[in-house]
Amino acid sequence: MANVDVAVERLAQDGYRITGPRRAVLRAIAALDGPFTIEELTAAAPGVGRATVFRTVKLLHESDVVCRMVLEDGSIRYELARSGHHHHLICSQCNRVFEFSDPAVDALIQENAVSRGFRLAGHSLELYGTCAECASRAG
Amino acid sequence: MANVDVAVERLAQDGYRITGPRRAVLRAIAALDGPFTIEELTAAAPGVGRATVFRTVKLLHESDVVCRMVLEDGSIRYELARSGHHHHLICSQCNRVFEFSDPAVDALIQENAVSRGFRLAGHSLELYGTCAECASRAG
DNA sequence: TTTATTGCAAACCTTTTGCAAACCC
DNA sequence: GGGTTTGCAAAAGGTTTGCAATAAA
Repeated sequence: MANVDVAVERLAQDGYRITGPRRAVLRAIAALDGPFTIEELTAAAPGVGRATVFRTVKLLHESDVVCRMVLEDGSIRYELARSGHHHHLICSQCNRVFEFSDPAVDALIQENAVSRGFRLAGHSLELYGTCAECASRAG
Repeated sequence: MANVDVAVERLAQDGYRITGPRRAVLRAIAALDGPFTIEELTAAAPGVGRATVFRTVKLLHESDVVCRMVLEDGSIRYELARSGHHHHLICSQCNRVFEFSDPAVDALIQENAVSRGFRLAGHSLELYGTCAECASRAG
């Protein structure tokens, strides 16, 4: 998986060692192919200790290899940050997460921050609702 | 505090009983006058058991009396939902939270959802950065 | 070789739950 | 009076940490 290689390279550049467990976690993330919990990731990376999964995900998050999202119920999920900055559409029915990005939204956000003298470092935007598929199925 | 009365009324309308501990929690929230953690709220409502504070805040959240926000480090804070729907500017330096609302942002968000066949139920937008005061002080 | 990393288990912290007593309506 | 709510203490999650052994550079 190209994603894995890119991530490995980024870690190496940040001065981290490329270890077996870290490779395994990255491969598991790529294989999961979507948002995951630590729980799921641990299950998908057999042989890697739970603590190491936590440590690796924290490290990947700090290196911007994965991003974190908060679901409506407050639970945390992570996801491979494949497409740079983006936002999430989270379906409350099927729990799938769709990404989107919109420069116009980002610009407006920036504008709001600046007009209040706020120096913006980042932002998170999560939309909750029902995806097209679930909406058509459930009414 | 008028806010307390409004909240009491909302709870009563939802069929909940207005008890001493619930009043005490609401008074504490009003007194804190800003975002708070469960920890802080428990300290501000002496005599009320921790479990009751948790239960009351959950209930207030479901009744839209308080709203929840997630800080950049993943920690949770609550806040009296005084001004209807709004977003947050969270200062990473002093941890203060500023509210703002912008119909243009909301409209764009709605548009993004609709154009993807998504039925929007809600959204959360948090901006992280440095507030004007901290920026001028720290450079 | 040297230092970072791992795994395990224990510690931690936050939140939830069971249940008898207390309380509101 | 009768169903809710409370407080306590215990349990349950989820995450972090100490440390000796291991592996990367």
